[in-house]
Amino acid sequence: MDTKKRILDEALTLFSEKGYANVFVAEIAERVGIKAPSLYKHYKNKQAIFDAIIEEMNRRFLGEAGALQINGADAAMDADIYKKLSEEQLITLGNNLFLYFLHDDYTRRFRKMLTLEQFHDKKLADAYMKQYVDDPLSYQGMLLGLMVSSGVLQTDNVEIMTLHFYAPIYMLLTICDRDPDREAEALKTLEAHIRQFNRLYARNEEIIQNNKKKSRRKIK
Amino acid sequence: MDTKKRILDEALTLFSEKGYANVFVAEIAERVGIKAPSLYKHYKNKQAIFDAIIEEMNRRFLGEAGALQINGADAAMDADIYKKLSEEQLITLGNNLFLYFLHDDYTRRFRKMLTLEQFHDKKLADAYMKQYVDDPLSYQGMLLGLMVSSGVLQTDNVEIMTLHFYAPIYMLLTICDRDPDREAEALKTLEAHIRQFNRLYARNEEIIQNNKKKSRRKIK
DNA sequence: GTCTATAAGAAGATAGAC
DNA sequence: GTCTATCTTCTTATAGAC
Repeated sequence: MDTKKRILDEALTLFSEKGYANVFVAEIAERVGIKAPSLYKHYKNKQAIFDAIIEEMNRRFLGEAGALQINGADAAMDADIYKKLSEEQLITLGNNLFLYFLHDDYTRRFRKMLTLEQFHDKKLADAYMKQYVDDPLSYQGMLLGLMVSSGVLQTDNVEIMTLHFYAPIYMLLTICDRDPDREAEALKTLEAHIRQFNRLYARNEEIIQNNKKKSRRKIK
Repeated sequence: MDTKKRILDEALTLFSEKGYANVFVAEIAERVGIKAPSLYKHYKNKQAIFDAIIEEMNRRFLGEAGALQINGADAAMDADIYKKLSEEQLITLGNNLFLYFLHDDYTRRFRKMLTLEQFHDKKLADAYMKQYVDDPLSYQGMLLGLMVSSGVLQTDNVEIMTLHFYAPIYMLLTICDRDPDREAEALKTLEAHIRQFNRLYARNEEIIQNNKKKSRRKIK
């Protein structure tokens, strides 16, 4: 990796751990293996490093087209999977989702940096919300909506159902960001959450049986 | 209010808005209406101000004996209320709870400060988690458990039920902390959430019907 | 306890050699 | 592009008068 990129990488790591104000230019330089003045040949100043990180984030996040996706890119495929999801599959997907968000190096460092810098700059707060609240809710809502249409789940308010699915995941994520030691506990909770979620929203047996008899009829 | 207390108050406000490192001693002093050097007659240094804030927090939080309480102090009374809660009452309580956390000046500033400084000091991350995750879950779990015992709600996993109740509230709180303009939207979502929560966990059809009838009477 | 003046030091940024 | 040396600015903190 070239120096310019390595600076961004090390800076992101440091910013996510200590916050912008607590990271010194000399510190970033040291990690890259150069002296502070050399760094100014690559970026105009400290703020420019931060701005470049944000710019890269916007590029990546746009590329990902909404976070918390199942397959990362192929929404149509996700939709097909979701339409006929068993409980075990739902759990597996929830797990992968959670673990991706938690462990993916880039995502994790970003989330932590945005958490620390969110009140400095409204744009960062907005980016955080889009990435970790609104986009996930919107995407997951679309997928869960499909499960409702196809009759796997039942509700008259998909939006709230999605909140019930995602809010616990979000909360577990913020727990593990603060204390990585609680990951095992969080994974157990996550599984129990999804099982219970599935039980609460699954169409009950009677209706499913009925539905089989009147198989032509589609219930919204 | 005496100068010593006013320093803490203004410092907390500034720390919660900009983070410790971005607040200058002169800034705190100015808000108090004195010059920076005078401030050192009250506190040894900047860190001592921060420490005093944390100390006060621990005192207050201990005094409150677990956050997200209904009446703030009287758990027994809360328990009695919960045992026979109608849907409308559950909503009112959820609202009060949410609004208290969001608007109480002290609580709000603390939460924001802890959010900004959490990775700076493990103790602060722990304080945040205790106050906004573990204590609320534990306290709400106790109360919802009573509702299960008394037959208002039904579940075989109170812990997850509590997560389903509280995680959306927590998420809405983090949304409004970042963007106060979304409060109205959050309140609507909160109500819909609690209604759906109640429907999902209410004991059975008969009780749901009963609750719906009671709901129409709009009991505060 | 508050002030003015100022010391002490940290951190960002530049100059200029190589 | 990287270095050493240095400048500049900002911020904490102290000294000492009132």
